[in-house]
Amino acid sequence: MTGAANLKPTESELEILQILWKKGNCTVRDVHEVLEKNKDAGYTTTLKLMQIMLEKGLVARDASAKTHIYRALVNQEKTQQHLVNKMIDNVFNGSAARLIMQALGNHTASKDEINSIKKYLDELSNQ
Amino acid sequence: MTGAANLKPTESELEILQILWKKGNCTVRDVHEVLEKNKDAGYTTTLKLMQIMLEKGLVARDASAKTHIYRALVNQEKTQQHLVNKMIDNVFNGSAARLIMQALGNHTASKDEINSIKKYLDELSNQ
DNA sequence: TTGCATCTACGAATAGATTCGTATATTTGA
DNA sequence: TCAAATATACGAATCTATTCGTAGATGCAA
Repeated sequence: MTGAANLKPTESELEILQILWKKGNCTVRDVHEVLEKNKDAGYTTTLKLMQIMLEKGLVARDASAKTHIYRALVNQEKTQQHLVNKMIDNVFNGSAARLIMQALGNHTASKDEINSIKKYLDELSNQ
Repeated sequence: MTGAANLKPTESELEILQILWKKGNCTVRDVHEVLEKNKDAGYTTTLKLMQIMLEKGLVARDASAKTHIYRALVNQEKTQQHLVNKMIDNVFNGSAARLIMQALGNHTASKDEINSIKKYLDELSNQ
């Protein structure tokens, strides 16, 4: 039971996980200051969210000092993996190829990006 | 206001849209029978969901007969586009390439799929 | 025609996510 | 030392999604 559920964070939780994945250890205030740039919510909202994430096992914290230090407990790539899979099934009827086309058509990829994807495809073909 | 919101259906709504996109015009029962295969919910649950989707403008219906006929109002590709974009931003920090790698690494793509993706990439490169 | 099957409408319960106010504790600087 | 700033804890309001029960209308078959 401790696993599958943790890979399906809510949107708000994902925003917080992004920050923790990127910056590593953070206080609530650290996280809140980043969030504030894009949305406006109160400090206690961020705090509450992170407390809930603690209960769910999405994060851990060091509570030895007054100001607690949080870190992500769930793996970034596994979480991404899980979410992409879900999207392929729910949105693209199981076709990874169709998802990829959409992703490419939309987010105009740079030549470097395209080349690195090609390289990756070649590796897949040669296996 | 009539647009962006409609591209962000909930999970249940997406399941129903998938069916409507695939089959075209459907009664509630048509949709319900497909849904029943994978989940178990009552008929009136499906009905209610589709009524809500009507209010939101996700679907339209012909109510001239006793049994109403529904069809999708939102465009499949635009919806997919929107959801992929959101995932690239929220989950992959804006990198389409990283999403694609995950999609490929995971859902073992067939050789045909890989080839069609390569072809697509070549077309992108030559523009 | 009459009763059964099927349909829609709609209110309401439930569950989860999100938000915030308030109480309380701790630190720190004047 | 003491007041202001800053933290956490926690209950509760709100909002949205999902589910279902029940009532009432309609069509159809015997």
